Amino acid sequence: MTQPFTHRNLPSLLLQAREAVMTHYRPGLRVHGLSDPQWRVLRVLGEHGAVETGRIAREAFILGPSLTGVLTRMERDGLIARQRDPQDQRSTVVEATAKGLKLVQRLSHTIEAHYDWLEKSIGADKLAQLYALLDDLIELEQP
Amino acid sequence: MTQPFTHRNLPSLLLQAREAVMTHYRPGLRVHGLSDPQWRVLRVLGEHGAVETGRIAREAFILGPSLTGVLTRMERDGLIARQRDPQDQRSTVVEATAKGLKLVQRLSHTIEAHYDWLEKSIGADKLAQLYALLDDLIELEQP
DNA sequence: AAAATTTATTTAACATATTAAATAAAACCA
DNA sequence: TGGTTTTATTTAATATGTTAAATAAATTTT
Repeated sequence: MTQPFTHRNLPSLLLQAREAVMTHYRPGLRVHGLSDPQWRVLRVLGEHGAVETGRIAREAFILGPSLTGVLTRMERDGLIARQRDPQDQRSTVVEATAKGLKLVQRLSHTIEAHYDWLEKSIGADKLAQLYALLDDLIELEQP
Repeated sequence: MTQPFTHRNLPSLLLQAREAVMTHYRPGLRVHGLSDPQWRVLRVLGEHGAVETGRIAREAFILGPSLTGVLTRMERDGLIARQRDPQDQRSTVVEATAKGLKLVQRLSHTIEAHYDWLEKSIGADKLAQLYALLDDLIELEQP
């Protein structure tokens, strides 16, 4: 068997493309001791303030069991604080600490600058095109 | 801080798009007890025959230390065989077993069918466009 | 209201990812 | 040739991903 596949490998292409993008701003995260998922969590908290873990999981694309550990380490590192929701004792509400918020703000600038660079590199038109195509892919009905 | 980010979240979009695609053929892998990285390894072996682990790592996008465990489990499950390269005792050569090869062949058909479905869903033109844009992104000079 | 069901999160067990350090064989070199 | 450097892979330590099962609080049902 020499060439059993006739198409491009789309999942691998998406993986590589993501790595190419992350390669640019991952060092910025690491300087502050942040992992990828930790940054996604902080980003959600920066956008919405206090958020239940369920919503964090959805918006940061982290599964519940994985999120448990991520939040534990972020709490250990003083980036977030957790407390039970008094209205619904099942749910845990997470909030960024002052230290966490400061990090989001600082990194936001870095990331915005990264997008400016990206737009200049491949062109704003192509980037918009790419967004649209990715949206199409994401919207595919999942049978 | 309410909306510190003015752009779409490209890494997340790429992650979601990949998940959307994988959602369709991941069940096909799981039926045969294969994980994502195990499938990527088998795919490489299906394309090239006997391959050194270094090349597998590059082509399957798996880091060395991670690959060690993946191969150990695949060997345990009778999908591959490993042996030292007589020419260069540092290097390990991996080959799919008969069982592994049979799996690649069967799954190849499934995957090809998946691409047919994908082309019909979002259109061959859009898919080609997407490939081109992803290639652009991947080719970005990494400073 | 008590029992059954649903919802939110965590625990457990295993697989993979990541970085640094270790190991060992091959290539280089003074 | 003997010592140094490079190359290929593995080990170690920690973090994250994944699926199933457990826990516990809220909701629904009878």
